[in-house]
Amino acid sequence: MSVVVMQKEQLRSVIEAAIRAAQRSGELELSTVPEIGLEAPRDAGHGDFASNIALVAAKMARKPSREVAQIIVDHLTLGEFIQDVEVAGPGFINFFLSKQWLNDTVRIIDQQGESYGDSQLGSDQKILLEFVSANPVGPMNVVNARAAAVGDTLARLFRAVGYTVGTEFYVNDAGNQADVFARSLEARFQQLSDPDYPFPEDGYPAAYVGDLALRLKETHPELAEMSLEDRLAFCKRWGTDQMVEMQRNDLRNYGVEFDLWFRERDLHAAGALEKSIANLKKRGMIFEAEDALWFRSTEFDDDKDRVLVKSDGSYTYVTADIAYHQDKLQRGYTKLINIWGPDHHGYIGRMQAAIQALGYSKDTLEVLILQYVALMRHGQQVKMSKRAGEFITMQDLVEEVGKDAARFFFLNRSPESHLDFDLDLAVQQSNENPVFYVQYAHARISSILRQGQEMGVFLPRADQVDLDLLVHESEVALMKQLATLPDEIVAAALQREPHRITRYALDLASLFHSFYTHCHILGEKEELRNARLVLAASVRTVLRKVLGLLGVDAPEQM
RNA sequence: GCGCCUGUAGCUCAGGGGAUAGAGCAUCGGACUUCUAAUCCGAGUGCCGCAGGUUCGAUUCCUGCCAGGCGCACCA
Repeated sequence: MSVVVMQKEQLRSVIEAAIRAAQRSGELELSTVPEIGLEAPRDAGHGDFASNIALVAAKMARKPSREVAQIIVDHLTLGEFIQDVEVAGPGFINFFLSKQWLNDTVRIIDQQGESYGDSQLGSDQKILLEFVSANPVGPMNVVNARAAAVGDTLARLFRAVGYTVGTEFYVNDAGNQADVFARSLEARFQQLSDPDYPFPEDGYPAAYVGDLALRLKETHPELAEMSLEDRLAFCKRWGTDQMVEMQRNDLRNYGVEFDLWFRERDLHAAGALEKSIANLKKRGMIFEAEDALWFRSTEFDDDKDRVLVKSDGSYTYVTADIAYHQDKLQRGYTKLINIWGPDHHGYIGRMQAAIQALGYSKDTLEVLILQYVALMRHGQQVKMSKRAGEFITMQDLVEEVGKDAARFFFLNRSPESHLDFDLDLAVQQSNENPVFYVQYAHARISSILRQGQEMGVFLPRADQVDLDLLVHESEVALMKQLATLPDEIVAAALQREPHRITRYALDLASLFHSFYTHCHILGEKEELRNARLVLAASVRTVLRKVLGLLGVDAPEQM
């Protein structure tokens, strides 16, 4: 349990005791004791924690809220940990605590290191997080990059709160687009020996297909002798494999590695689609109409029923997806989370219908929809056109601004917000660039510790220093921020809001920079110096922790 | 027409049933003989899109409307 939660629990029991005492004395008439709300006020002048209990209880008590607050305060038994209490505003009760809990926080960080903030809340869940899943027919785009950052950090957050997590990239290597891609590659291959060989009308004109054809010619010249059918099949398999490798490599450079790259073609080969259909049929969810086989998804609130087998006998995309999700569940996952782009939101209904049709509850599948990314350069939106080949890929972006800036910028916005990505800002090495701001705080602390060592001053353990010496406003604010990390991690994980962590990192860095300006460390007398060294070190530990969650490097110097 | 997301300071965005609505940037003014000035300190800025409703209290929740972005295939 986090120190913050412990403080709240303690305060809650103190408040509850006061209410009961007031009830016994007849000053407060309440049929039940309402939920006692406690929060850390934004304004430090409002204490460490504030309760709105008097405002909530005022109506039931038939007394003005300020009066209720005063009655509760009069019956409070102040232990050692509460230094002061006040009634404020419309009836808030503000608690000012002794800073023991903040000292405890620093000691805990020293003990736990970068596992500080981890918990075991989610130990009973086994989550499968699927994200990116870009088609293996070309380079990834910037929404894929956003999805990769969000998905990867969510996975790290889930692990931090104790979930068992598997991350997967679903490779759609058996569908229509893979066929179009195979035909494009085959045509480019043939054109190397016969320039007049026709290129498919709907083919991919981009240059990378031609490059790929060149490599194909070098490594597999025997292809020229095969039948068209065999050649296409080879192009499909070999070509998508090449694309997968490229994507895997791009993602690795971006700090994202998946536990599993799941191939759609494996589902087909294993007969999984037929099995899923049979399963649905058994449950009475299938009907035939217009020469096609349909899934009665309207049974589960979908807008319309969906075709699984087209009139030409081929499968639709949903069919493979149903089989894939069934496979996930059969592997023992209790919660499936997919991160999709905004163009797929209309797809949620049919997949949740499928999950229910297979006998699972609707919320077994949770879909997070990301919104679009607009790249901004010189204050103007960068226009992209696939057709004209003007297209900034994920790799282009990472090469231009670096992994750290790209990830941080994507994670610095709530996932459902439309994102303006300022390319000029992302490459700036200045205070305007938030990722540098945070990294600089880490480098500064590292530098202090380094210089300390050079002059023979070593970092003491937290329990060897007098943390009560840390009383400066900026020190106390810093310690409070450190104390909130465990709760922030839990909130970010449970609410799927990784941007809470970038925010936290920025706030922590800001508080550190302020502390740094106001409080010197190495030049101070030994006792104070040591206490501040421990504080600075704990800030560094926490910065490492949060940057690690974000997948951003924590440089020792800049 | 139906659905999803968004609408908060000049700009980019947080926040969220409660106490004077926040941050960064931009603007203006300060701070380096001292551990990295890639920093800090200070100043101004708001019909929280509009209109109703619920509530002791709404910028936050609900409904309707307006505006912007994006979807609505026997494509993926």
